[in-house]
Amino acid sequence: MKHFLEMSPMAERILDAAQGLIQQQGYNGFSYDDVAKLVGIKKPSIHHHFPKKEDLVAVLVQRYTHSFRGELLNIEGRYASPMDRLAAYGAVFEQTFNRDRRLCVCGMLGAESGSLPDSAADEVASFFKVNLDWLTQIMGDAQNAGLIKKNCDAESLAQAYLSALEGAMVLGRGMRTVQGPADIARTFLSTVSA
Amino acid sequence: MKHFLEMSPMAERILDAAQGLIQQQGYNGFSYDDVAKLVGIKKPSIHHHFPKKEDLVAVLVQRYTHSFRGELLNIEGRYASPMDRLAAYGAVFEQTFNRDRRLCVCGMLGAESGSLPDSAADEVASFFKVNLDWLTQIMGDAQNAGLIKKNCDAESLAQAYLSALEGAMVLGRGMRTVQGPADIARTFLSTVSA
DNA sequence: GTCTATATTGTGATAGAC
DNA sequence: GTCTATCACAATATAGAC
Repeated sequence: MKHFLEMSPMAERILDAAQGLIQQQGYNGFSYDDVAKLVGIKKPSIHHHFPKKEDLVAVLVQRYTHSFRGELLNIEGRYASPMDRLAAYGAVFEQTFNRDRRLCVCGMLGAESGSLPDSAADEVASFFKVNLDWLTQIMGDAQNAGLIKKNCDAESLAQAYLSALEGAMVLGRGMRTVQGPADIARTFLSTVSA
Repeated sequence: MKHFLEMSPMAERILDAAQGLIQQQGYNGFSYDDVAKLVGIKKPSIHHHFPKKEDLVAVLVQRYTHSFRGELLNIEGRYASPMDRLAAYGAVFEQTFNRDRRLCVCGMLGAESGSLPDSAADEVASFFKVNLDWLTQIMGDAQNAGLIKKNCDAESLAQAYLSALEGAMVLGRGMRTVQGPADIARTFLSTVSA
């Protein structure tokens, strides 16, 4: 299977379209024909770039995780304080949600995990691990700096924060309100603050 | 459309089967044939009880919300302390998740909201409202009793808690770990405690 | 790389016999 | 209430021409 770093412009456009569809409808809720219509080519042309739907989604999640890693680096470069970093992390989710109330790709696919090809499910698991590792690190930094209470370990706080952000998007969609992850991030961070 | 309180035993069995499928695969991930195989009758017989998939899901979510209301009453009857009630609420999610790592019906359908018939989406929104109203009430009680910090309003805390629980199930499925909402509930409640 | 055409299977849904 | 038979359509996927 091709790597997402050596991909043609058309393959990129296909992934862009498919990603939007997954964020709105889920893995079982979009078809190759939907993608084809969005990018303006015919269905079999999609198969030329990604022979099977399984391939498409696996690469898509790889790319998504990679771009998230970029965001994490970005946050580290822009903010020094652990609390600012945690707030900026929540803002990434808010930004995604504000774009037509899109879900996190892996929030959607994680929920659908039971009807996902293994290759895709593996990539989703990897996404969560990357994010939890990073959050655990920052939560630990915040605790060592005396910014966050120490009555819970950093790993538990990381899981609770990520869970709250993913869940906030689900609630926001399910209730059809404009409210998104930003408020939940604020609430969470203010409750854990020392 | 029929009400879920006046339903035949077979209709109940169909809903039971469909609910399990939704919790594992989502709305777009199960078919009338899947349900038929589970309950041991043929596909058209399902249509006899629920003419359209839209009907089935709307009734299913109504029944789910109703049963959740029962749980809330149960918790109120069993526990007097707001903190105990909040912990018991988290335990309901843990119980669901421990059964084959099933998702909350409305967590799954909320995520899939974009490809849901209106009738179903309305019921999902109603589920979240019922739960948030109740949680807001209990959070307020806890604050008034001095058990929870007052630096966030009760409504925000309710949203954060429910988001964290729904998200915990998504993470648990996506990462293929046994870990579920119980730990997240514990972490959350200990961070908001006064 | 893209297309037309097609194979194959699955899906929601209906008609009508028992 | 349940069944067989069937419809119309959509899905993933492939073959082969241009």
